[in-house]
Amino acid sequence: MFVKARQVKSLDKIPSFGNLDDTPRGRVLRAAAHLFRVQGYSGTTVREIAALVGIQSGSLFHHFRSKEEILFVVMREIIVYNTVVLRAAVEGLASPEEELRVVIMSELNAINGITRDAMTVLVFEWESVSREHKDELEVLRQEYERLWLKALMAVSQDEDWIASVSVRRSLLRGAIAWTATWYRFGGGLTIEGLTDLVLGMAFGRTMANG
Amino acid sequence: MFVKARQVKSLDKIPSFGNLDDTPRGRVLRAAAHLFRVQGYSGTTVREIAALVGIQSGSLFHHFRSKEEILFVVMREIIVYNTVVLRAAVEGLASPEEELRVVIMSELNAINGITRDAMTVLVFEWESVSREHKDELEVLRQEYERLWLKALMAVSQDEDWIASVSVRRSLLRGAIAWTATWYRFGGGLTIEGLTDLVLGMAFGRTMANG
Amino acid sequence: MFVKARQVKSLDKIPSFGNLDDTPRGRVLRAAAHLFRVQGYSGTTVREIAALVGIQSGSLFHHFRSKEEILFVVMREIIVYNTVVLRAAVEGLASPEEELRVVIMSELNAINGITRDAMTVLVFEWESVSREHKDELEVLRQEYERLWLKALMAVSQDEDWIASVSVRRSLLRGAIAWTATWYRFGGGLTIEGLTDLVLGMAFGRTMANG
Amino acid sequence: MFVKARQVKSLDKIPSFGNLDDTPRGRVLRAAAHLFRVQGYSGTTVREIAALVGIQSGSLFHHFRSKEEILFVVMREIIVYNTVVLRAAVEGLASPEEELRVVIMSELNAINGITRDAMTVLVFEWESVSREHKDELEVLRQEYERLWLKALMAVSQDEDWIASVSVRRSLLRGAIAWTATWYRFGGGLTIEGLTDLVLGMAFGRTMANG
DNA sequence: AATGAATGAGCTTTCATTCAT
DNA sequence: CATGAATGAAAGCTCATTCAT
Repeated sequence: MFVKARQVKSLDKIPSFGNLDDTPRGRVLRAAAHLFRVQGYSGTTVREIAALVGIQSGSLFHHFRSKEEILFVVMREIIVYNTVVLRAAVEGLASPEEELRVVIMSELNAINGITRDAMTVLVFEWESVSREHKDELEVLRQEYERLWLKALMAVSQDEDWIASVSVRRSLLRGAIAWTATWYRFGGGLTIEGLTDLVLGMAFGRTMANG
Repeated sequence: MFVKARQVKSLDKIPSFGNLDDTPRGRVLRAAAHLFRVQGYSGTTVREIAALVGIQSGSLFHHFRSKEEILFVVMREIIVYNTVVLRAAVEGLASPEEELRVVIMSELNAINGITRDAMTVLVFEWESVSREHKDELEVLRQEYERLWLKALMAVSQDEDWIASVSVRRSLLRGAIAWTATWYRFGGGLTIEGLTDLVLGMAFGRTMANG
Repeated sequence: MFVKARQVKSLDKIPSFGNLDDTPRGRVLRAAAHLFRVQGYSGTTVREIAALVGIQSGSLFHHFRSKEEILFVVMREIIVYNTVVLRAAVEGLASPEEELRVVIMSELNAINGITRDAMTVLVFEWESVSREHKDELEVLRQEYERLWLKALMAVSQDEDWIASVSVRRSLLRGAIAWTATWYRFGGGLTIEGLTDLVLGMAFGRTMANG
Repeated sequence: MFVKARQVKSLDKIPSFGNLDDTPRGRVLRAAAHLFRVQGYSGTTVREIAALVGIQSGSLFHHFRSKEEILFVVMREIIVYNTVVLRAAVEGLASPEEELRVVIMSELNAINGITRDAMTVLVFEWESVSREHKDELEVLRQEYERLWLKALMAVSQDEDWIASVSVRRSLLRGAIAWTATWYRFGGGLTIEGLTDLVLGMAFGRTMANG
């Protein structure tokens, strides 16, 4: 993240996400998501986004009110998309443990798979979004988070677990989000293997102080 | 992080870190670390740093060659400081498990305690530092990471553990680093309690596939 | 040269040169050439150039990457222009001496006539241009210099002359370039009269040592 | 000229000029003259001058009121020095032609010999000096110029010559000054050889227009 | 919708000069 | 005399945004 791109990429090689069609608007969102991930939001200029799309920077403003709005829409699309995907994935699963596994794997896929650009931006550029837009996004995120908490609650057996569920979620979010900075496909560790490790962590025994 | 400060803070309320004395240079580093954490590196102007120190922006450049050098020095100081602190903390500990607990707690304290500003900057602004400076910092980080890996290896019993040690470290780094975004003192969860949870995660049972 | 302009001139009074049309780009080049001659390159600010053109300083950078590039383009245009003009002027002349006269008069006109601004900048700000741009300009200058050397060679009769041709060219270049600092139209001395004197110098008798 | 020095030179290798003793003041003048020649007046910072002398930039202002005053004093010293040298050189010479030869050689030596730094600055940075200081220097220059005009007049035989003397002086000044940009010792052309060529130019036959 | 020239505020950095020590 | 930290104005340049065409 946050580093000037070495070479000009073609938009064709940047994966889509959400329900982005091949309109100028969709192309802008894809290009922006990619550059925001690689260079950071404030390290990316609207000219760079436009160049990657193949239009002039002035033309961006026919589709979006401001640079910040582009960031907002990228985030909104990815939240909505991920929520839909997650909801479908957890439907009709046999066991609570299976459900938690699926929730973890979904998030790992979201941040390392084809939605990588937008998802990384959502997680790492959260503070670059305006107060008003953040409020709007929060509402959407809650829906997604409810699916997580439901899964974590379902595997619970004792009170200690319940008391620590939201902290565990926060710790897992960090562990998963951070994979964006180091995980690479094809390096011997599969997403399934990673999922196993994170699932193990979720159940990590509570260490009594002595 | 990354949001424009609502009010100008006083430098007196910003904790020091490392071996920063009360020289102009030290004051600049403290102010910069704080603003870089709150607003991000590229979201912070040199004028804001200077204003917080109480000098003119031009005067910054008597102490540092560039804005990026300020970032670099903040990072270097905090790595060196944390390494010294961690090395001292793990010395002469009874058990391997105790050592791992101390390593985890040290990192949690580093990112949530008085070194919070600089440590958060180190972790979240890594990609804002220049290639050359990154190389120099990398060398220093390795020393710190060796202490982590040593602790993780020491609690090992089987081959599976050894094989997964570096991935576990990466996952734990994410979980711990991410606490910067949500953990607050005085909210019922102490650093000790947090340490227990993370230590539990470190030992998370490996989930067999089915 | 090199002195702060007392009053803001109108761009209308600054002569054009080369194939500069009345585009923003052409206007910037004319204004820059004028100010660079009068105040020197490093004594001229981009804000002054913009003010003379009647635009904001930021707008300059839509047309040129940097202040130095403006200098480079001014120089490139004037070299190309002068080479074309000189080549046309020497074509089909009766005698070698006539050719040399024309070459001298062309250079005197270049530095004192309507191309005065750009030509003076070319000669007196040569060291302000970057290494890379200098190399590029050098190639263009060689073409122009070949026309000079050809003319000097053509009037030659003995070996001594041939041996001293390049030094003579250098001395003449200085004599002619320096007229920029003292020659003024309408002061009794015409360009033709000046040409005669310089032509005489070109043929200056070689003084035997005693 | 006007180019950033590639390497830091030692002040010991920079020749002195005029009656500069080895005081801080004298060292500053020598260092400034050198840097002004190589990088231009406005391309040289007071810090660079101070660094070459081996003092802090603030200390310069104990010796000179301003950067511009340093330039002024360099120029004043070299004018005075050259005038003294020239007056001594032309004293008691046998023939008018010999006198002109000596005048030319003196100026060639001034601009290419040990006084090169200061002399080049005098000639090429004339417009960087303030109005007031320029007036003061003009008075001193007139004395020097009188020696030139006297020598040129002395070789005169007809009216045409007398009428063109001041223009010839201007042309010769340019030819001689410009040698600073191309002449190098040890390249086959001696100062004596150069003097002969310039002397020949001084006598250049007047070319009648056909 | 798209262009591309222009804006204008703000950016990092430079630099001659000052002054308490 | 010398220091070196500080000034403060101004430098070159960037960039999100506007708008006539």
